[in-house]
Amino acid sequence: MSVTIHQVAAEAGVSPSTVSNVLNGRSDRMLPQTRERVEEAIARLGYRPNGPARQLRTGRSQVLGLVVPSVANPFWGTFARHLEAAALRAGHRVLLCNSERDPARERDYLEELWADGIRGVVLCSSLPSLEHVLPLVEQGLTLVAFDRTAQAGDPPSLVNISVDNAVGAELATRHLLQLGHRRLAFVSGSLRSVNRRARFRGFEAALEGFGLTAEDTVVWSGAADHDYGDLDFPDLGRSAARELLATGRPPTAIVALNDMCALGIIAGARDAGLQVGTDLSVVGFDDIVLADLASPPLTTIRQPLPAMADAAFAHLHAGVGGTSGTGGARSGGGSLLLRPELVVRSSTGPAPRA
Amino acid sequence: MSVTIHQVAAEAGVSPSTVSNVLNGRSDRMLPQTRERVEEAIARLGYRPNGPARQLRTGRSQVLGLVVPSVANPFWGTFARHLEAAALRAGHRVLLCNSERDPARERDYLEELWADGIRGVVLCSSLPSLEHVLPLVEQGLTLVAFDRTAQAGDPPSLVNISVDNAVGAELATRHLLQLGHRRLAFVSGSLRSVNRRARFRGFEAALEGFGLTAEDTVVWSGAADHDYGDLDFPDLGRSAARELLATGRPPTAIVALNDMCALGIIAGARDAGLQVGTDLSVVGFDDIVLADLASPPLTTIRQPLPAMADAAFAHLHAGVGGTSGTGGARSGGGSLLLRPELVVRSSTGPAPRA
DNA sequence: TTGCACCATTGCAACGATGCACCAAACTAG
DNA sequence: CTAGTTTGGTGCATCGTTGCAATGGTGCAA
Repeated sequence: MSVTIHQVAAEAGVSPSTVSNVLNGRSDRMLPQTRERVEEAIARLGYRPNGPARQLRTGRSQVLGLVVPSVANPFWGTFARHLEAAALRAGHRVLLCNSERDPARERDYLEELWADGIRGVVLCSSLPSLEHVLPLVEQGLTLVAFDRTAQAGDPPSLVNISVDNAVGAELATRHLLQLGHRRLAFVSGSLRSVNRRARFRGFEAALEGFGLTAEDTVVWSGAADHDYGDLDFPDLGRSAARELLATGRPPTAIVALNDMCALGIIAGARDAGLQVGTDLSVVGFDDIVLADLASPPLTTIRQPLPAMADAAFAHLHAGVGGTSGTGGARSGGGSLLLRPELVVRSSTGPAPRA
Repeated sequence: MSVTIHQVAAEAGVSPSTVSNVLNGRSDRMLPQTRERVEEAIARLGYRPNGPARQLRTGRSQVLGLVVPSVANPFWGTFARHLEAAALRAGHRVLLCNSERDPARERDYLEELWADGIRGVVLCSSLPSLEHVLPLVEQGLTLVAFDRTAQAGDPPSLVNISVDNAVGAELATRHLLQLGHRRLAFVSGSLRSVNRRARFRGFEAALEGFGLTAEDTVVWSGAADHDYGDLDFPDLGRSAARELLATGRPPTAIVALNDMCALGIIAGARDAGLQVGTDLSVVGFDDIVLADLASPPLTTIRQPLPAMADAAFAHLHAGVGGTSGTGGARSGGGSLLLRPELVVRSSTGPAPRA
């Protein structure tokens, strides 16, 4: 159906081997004119080497995997685009997988990717344990965990890339404290994931710095068992706002798990007739595209996504290119923790006088 | 490195052919006990067939391509997730490509996908002409164009899937007219893409139905030459709002190209001190996740994305499975136009009395 | 003149799975 | 009892590319 290397060889009057040599940059081993003839033939026939055949032979793949909770969440969509851009610069493509935060789907996807010859995957999972994908890493899969920090049980070769969640949450919380707020709430879904826990620690650290105790704060983490999916963050925020604002002693400021959740909180506050930015302050996390389009524009913690995507790709590239021993004992395991940045907009303001 | 079919065969005491037969559902050609032995061996060794080898031999691929302008736009992210879900149900995966609305990138990506053995692609491009990808379609690529309607020069096998943009825009506009608005604006970037044009026609049709002329309307389509990318829609809306509201006779209602643009308009109106929903009405298009989180929640036209994604996958599946003649003369070319739906929220209200 | 090194180029055996054509054994019919 | 058929399973060429080992031709030193 398509043009093969044999047809190119015939057209150029050389052997397939020579064409292969041209294709793989071994053109110093032949006469310049030969190389030219081959290149002309390639152009004339519009030949492109067959990917699967190449991959079968070499074991290398130009495709890398990306497993995210859900691209419908703009945060992950944006990350996906940055990662794709980094991959494209090196001539790679990205295979997209939505895990819906389900460990079984994460594992299934990684296994399929492995069987498809994909040797490098960015896994966006904030689960504390990665044991469900360990067998593949041991077989030689290069794995970069995104939005997650290193844990004791991690395989030695694992690279973690994340923003410093504790620092981010601390920045957010201190911003509120400096504005005079003394009754704060932290809104999150369940605290199972490592980065939610880290953000909570940052929240607590900031409070301690101001001499506040648990008495002055309230933590809202949703219905105990119900687990919120990635598209339910806004609902979560809305419910949280409804419940928190109906209590006898409502908080004057809220630190939200992320921007989607913060937008939900703003909507919930609006439902309750409160003016966000004056009656109630809200800080988000991520700085998604829509954060500064919200009403009021959202004060939030920015994740340096382009730099994070570049780093993720670079590690993948290095890992896949490196020695691929059966033990997966490549060097370079560890964590890369980037510094987040506070972006002040209008959803936060001085604490109202009681 | 990985387990091969030969090892499974050895483990089960049969030939590779028999294992292949089991793998491909030809198990009626063997004793039940043989089949059982093979399946046990597969499970014991954790064998998964090598994708590239399989694909090289059969020409079939389990991967399909998706080319979108940018997954950072939540509309495309959501569509990507729905398409992936449909593909997953049939055991397929999705390779993601961001074209940034650049025809050259569209073509390059399609060529790479084709070389990778991918025979079915959903192309989300609203360019009037698809000539830059025609050669591949002629070679046998099954192409589904999304968010675009049929054009005269289209290849016969091309399937177009889109919402009825004209009807959608007409619904939006009539909603405003029925609320008493008589001075309307249509905000779009350049009108090059077919669906923007269709939306504009729907806008005009509704106006005519109410006996209004071009005198009463104003069209804003950005700086003539500057072309806005997918992430610039909010900026576009904001600029439009700023300019439109500063004129001597500002519109009381605006039909926006899409939700991202509408959110920008809302932000722009807020900058100008206007209350959206009372002073100014705004209608969006798409119904992205964040539409009902906006302040005020956005009245918009909903695209039935899950149904559209299912249809896109179904056509791809049928096309790739069908006869793959060199002429690309498969049956089933044409358009599928789904009906959009008006979702009324709070960004629209009765026209203010002048 | 022979031997050797060097050069551009080519032959060939893989990579792992597939599926057609074939085969041996067991059964059936006449 | 033999010819024909069915059953259960295998051998082998093949998909397109790669890269090592091998080819034969040329130039140079001995």
